[in-house]
Amino acid sequence: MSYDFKTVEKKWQKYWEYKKLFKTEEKSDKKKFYLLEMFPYPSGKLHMGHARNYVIGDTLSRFFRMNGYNLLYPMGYDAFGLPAENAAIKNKINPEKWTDECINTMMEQQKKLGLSYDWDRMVVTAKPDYYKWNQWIFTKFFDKGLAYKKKAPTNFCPKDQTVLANEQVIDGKCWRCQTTVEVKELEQWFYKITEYAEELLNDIEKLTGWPERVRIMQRNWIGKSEGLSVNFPIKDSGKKIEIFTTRPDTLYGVTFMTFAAEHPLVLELVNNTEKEKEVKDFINKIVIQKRITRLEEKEKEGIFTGKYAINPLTGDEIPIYVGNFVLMEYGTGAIMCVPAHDQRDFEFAKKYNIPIKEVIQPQSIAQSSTPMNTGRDLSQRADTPSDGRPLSSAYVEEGIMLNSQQFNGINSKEAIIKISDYVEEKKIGKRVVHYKLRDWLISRQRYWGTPIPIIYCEKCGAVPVPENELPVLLPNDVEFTGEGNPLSKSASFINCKCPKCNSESRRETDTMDTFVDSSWYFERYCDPKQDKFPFSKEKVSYWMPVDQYIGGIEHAVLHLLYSRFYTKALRDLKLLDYNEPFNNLLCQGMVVKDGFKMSKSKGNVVSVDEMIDLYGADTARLFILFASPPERDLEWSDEGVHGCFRFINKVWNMAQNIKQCKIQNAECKIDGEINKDIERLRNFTIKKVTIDIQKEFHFNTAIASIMEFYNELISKQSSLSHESFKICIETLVILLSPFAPHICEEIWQLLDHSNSIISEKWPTWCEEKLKQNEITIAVQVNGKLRGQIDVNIGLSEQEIIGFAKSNEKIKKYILDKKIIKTIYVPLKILNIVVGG
RNA sequence: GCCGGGAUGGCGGAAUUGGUAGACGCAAGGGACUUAAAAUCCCUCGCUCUGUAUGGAGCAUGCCGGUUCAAGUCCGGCUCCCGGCACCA
Repeated sequence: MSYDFKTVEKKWQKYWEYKKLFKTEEKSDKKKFYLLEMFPYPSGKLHMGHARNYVIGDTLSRFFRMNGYNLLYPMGYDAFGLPAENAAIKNKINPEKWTDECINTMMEQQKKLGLSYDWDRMVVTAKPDYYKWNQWIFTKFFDKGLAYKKKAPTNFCPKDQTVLANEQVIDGKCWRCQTTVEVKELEQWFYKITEYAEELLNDIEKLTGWPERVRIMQRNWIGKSEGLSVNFPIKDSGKKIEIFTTRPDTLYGVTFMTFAAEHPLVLELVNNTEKEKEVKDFINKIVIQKRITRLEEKEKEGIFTGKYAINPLTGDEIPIYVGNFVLMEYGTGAIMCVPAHDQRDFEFAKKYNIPIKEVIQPQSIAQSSTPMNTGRDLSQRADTPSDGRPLSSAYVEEGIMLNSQQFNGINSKEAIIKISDYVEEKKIGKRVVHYKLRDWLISRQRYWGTPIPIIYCEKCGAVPVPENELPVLLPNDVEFTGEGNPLSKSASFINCKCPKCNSESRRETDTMDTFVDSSWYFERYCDPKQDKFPFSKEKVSYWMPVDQYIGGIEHAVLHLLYSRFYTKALRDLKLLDYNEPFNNLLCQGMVVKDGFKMSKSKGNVVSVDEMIDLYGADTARLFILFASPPERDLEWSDEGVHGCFRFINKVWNMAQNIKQCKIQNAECKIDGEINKDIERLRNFTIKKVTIDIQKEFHFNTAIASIMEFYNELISKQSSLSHESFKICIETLVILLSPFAPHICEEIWQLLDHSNSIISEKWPTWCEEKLKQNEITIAVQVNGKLRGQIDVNIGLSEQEIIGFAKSNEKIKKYILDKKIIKTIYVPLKILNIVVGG
């Protein structure tokens, strides 16, 4: 009789749900464990990437449950977002209805996979009982100055018709639709994530349970650099230019300055000069160029403004340029240029024939050369170095200072400190820190998101909606035409009264970035029905931080950084009292087929539904976990799935044998040698599976060892006592149950157990039983494997060596040779080194 | 360019602190059962040479070198692939 997975899987899914076996216990003496998977956007179709994520999580959840943890394992939906709105435009369906339908089909698919969530805690971010708290938190942030509005150049996606946060621009393109973004000057809402830049950076240290690459990515994204801000006076003008440098040791080597094209001072400088037109044309050219060729490496280009600045340390006059390689967004938008010690400046100087002044020499050259050459000044040209050394590139390493007045002769590293001190002392600049991290732009000009709870009043300005008026609900009198934000055309939504002065006012029509929704959903799971606060402090204090978070690497900066920021900001609002949301993070690899990520356009998509239909959830789960370790990419193979299907069926058939075995093997003794061997293997398998799951989540090797156990069991079947056989099958089924829960429940029942296997305790192993009397030792001669000997573990080293030497296979290699030495690694290997 | 990660049979992947390379699975080949197919079961399976006493010898973990009795694992130098960042002053 073959295994009817369809009936069995449905049966147990119903049973689990009916018995509420996955319900979270609120009060428990057990140790808590919060296991979380990144919740999905409800697109309506579960793809293999989702399935992999959840199967990894679910297997862990079942493992931890059986190991006696009080588990929180929830699921929800990141339900706001563009696809729903686009569907509304296309199919003339309400986005909410569309989303709800998608959630239902997705949930059904998840249930079919046998995932053991506590569905009572489901969080749907698009529901007013959730987004109300988004708004509530926004107003708290607003009160604290963490939410603010400003006019700024934004990343605008022309296809999605909305702005994007910096983190959502990947390679100059929209993260969602891959359209090249444009720069648009707009007044928008921001969250002040930069206020937490330093803490976000420092606390990365503490995230020891995170993959190193994610920590590095976050560190780079925050991009801290410490340096010096210096004011350079402009010649014949009362003005000064502020620049930022991380290399104060090169201050004496400055031979020109360069402004970003967008720098406001540039136009002021050239106004009413003969350079005006030339410079303006240049600026226009590169502003356009910048937008088009954002990614390609451009040749350095610039133009002289006709103006000079004064190096405040040397008094030297230095020309001011406008250049295409200076960023307005970073530092001050103007830089001092030291061609001798910066490769970009070097290239620029060579191109425009600007002097190169060397102020740092490599240690080796500084030592060998005769008394310090101080003649390298503005008259020196790049291609005519004073001491004959060819200058083919900038020297950016540390070295010995020269041409730097009182700092000559010291190490440049030391000079950084001394010159910084000197600059501060002279009050021409000060030490500063810059970050690459920008504030988080949360405004979106779309309908299907959390309305930003702000009212604009002529008299009172931007006023937050008071708590008792929250939530600001999304209106229904809207049309989805695809043009502009529907909210801005909804009269019922826009028109309102000022909460302060009650005069006719206008409501903010921007909605929030959906990453706001996902920045605290994991806290809501701890207290999903709470209606006084986003969540109670008591409950989050019990469950948070998340003990194990599982998700894709694509959120390494986006979601994971925002969530960290939120946690810190909510902590400062006294809503919670921990610093980091996720203790351990597992980033699973992609699911690929024929070498590519599964996608519709590649036509290599394998449907989850179809897999379950064809082979059942247990087989699908087993394959997903068996094919590769979780952090690596998973190469989909239909044949591989079939192999797992075979294994499931083999286990099923073996379990059917149990009754027959009782009659057949009546005379087999439980303490016979074979039973002892199998008992040793049983213990070994428990140990292997337990450690593999727990330590590195290496499900693939855990499953392999279960298969080995099966193979041995089936081959010894006829000589095992009924008791041994039964104990072994029970162990095997328990060990297999986190991976393939349905069939294991069914077999468990078949073995006359009345409880669910879920409530069964995870087995333990006995070290004593792992010991063997006899062991195989590999024997090498001069490091080459020449034979194997079976020895009693009680033998001494000398006895083993003697035994090896008398072995027929070994003999011929050591015959007539002088034994130089022997190396014996206890119970493993013996190496006999011979000479001659 | 910089920063990560990786490279092991035909394939996915295993290999404690350096200690029998290739576990487990897939594919392939051979056989059994069957009218046949599917399913199932049994055997073989890194490469080369040698050979039939069903054994033997050599070579093998991207490449080149080193350390060691012993290297997939450690050290030095490369090559290629994947990911992230990218004029960040």
